[in-house]
Amino acid sequence: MAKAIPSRSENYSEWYNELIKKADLAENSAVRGCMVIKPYGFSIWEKMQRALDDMFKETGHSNAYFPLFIPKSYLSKEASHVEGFAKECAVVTHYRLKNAEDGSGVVVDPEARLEEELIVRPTSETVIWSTYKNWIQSYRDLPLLINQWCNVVRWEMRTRIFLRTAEFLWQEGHTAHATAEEAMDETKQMLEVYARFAEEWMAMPVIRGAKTPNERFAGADETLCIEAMMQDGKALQAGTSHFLGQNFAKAFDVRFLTKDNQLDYVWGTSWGVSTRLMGALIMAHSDDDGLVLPPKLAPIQVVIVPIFRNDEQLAQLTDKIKPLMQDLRKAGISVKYDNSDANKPGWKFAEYELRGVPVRLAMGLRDLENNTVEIARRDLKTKETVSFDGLVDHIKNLLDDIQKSIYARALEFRSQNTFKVDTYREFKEQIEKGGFLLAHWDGTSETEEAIKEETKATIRCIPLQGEEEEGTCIYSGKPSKKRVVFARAY
RNA sequence: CGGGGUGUAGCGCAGUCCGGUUAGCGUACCUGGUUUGGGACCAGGUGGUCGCAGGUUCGAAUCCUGCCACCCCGACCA
Repeated sequence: MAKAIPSRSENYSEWYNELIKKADLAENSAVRGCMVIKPYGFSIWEKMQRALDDMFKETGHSNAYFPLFIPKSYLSKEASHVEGFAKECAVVTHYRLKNAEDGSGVVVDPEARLEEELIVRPTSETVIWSTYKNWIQSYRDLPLLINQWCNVVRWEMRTRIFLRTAEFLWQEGHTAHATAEEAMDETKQMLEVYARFAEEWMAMPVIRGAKTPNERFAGADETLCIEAMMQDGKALQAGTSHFLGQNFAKAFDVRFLTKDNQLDYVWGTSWGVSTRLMGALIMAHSDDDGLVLPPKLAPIQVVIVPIFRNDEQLAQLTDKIKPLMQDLRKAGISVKYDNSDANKPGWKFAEYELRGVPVRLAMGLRDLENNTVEIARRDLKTKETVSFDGLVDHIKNLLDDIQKSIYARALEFRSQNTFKVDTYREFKEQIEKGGFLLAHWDGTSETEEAIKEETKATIRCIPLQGEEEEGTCIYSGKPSKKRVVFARAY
């Protein structure tokens, strides 16, 4: 069999890039750092959107839309926020083109300079809070629970398709609350939504944690995150939820009257996940034969490949398969029947494996005689011949099993690659091999920076569920009460 | 933004050092036939501004200059 993509062990990043191309997920565009998401890739993103959006609605949020352009002056209102984003903002300076005098094409019309330059949103806190100022007067207007699905632009130096692109798609939730406690509860609640989505839909185990001040979102008092481990042992931040305190309320003067008629600033949160999740999904499960998708997010859950010699045989098979397809669809299973004669069965098998279709049925005349079908699962690459009767239930169970099984496999991989280390020497040795290192840290930025400088590992998070444990910092020897998660990260 | 590499048909590549007929191979695609339970075979055919823009030359994929894109490694970041 011809090898479609490089293996993970040969060259992990090339494997990742080739997989994305060959599985028809996305491609690079004419603009540096921007990607074209192809129909197959986009339909996975749509499934993610649907699941997340339902969860946002269940927790009381509504969708809205805020503009792409932000007046430059807005960005300078919250000091640490500007500092965090200033270096990666795209700026609109003109609003008109004209034909070049020498006929060489169009040029920017120098006459058409904008009074105030516009920033292409890197995130929408500033426009949204300037709007919330008008929406919020009293405690009766709170909580305000809004989400938007949109694109944002961050002018990154070095891009990688899905993981870090100059333009990406995401959702950003922005909420306002009467009390700090309520805002903090919201921050935690949305982190839990993300964690549940990652585990139940993406079949990707995550660590829930808090960021250190160094790694925190610019403008937040606290950033919570979910961190996942990729198959090369590197960490990937898959979602963040921020407690904004009153920072943006103060910057944009968003105040409300309390029940006892006092004027107070509101408390804010923001939270987001992006098309980066596509990268996470790919790197969490896929193998050297291509994509491996969890059934819950697979655009096609079952593909049926007929094996035939002529039109008459195909017609016979189709007669048998059509009712099966109807039954599968009735059971809520998405199914594709590939009856084209452009390619041989073997070609189709390889192609659907590349695209990560969880279950494949193959059916030929032999099966027709025996009332059987060959059923293959993508994750384990095993196949068996089963009876045609009761097939829908069998497939239903199989899909559930695949969903659970790839989660279990990812969890197993993570525990195999998570290590408690107690000395800096051990730390430096282990970090070269990848994985998560659980180590004591003295809580200072200096230590964090020094370790990053020397080992390229960062503190991914301070785990929320981690148990208290007396120890000493691996770097400074100072006392510590809890282990934190170190790793090299995407 | 620094260091290295690559850009030639949809995809993967040879040719570039040392300039010279009509730019080649594999694959994909089209037509016909034989095939079809793990990426089929035979025959014929379509498809190229050789990344872009200048320059040198009788002549440029090949030499020179500038630019662009992508990949790998750094700095920065989700």
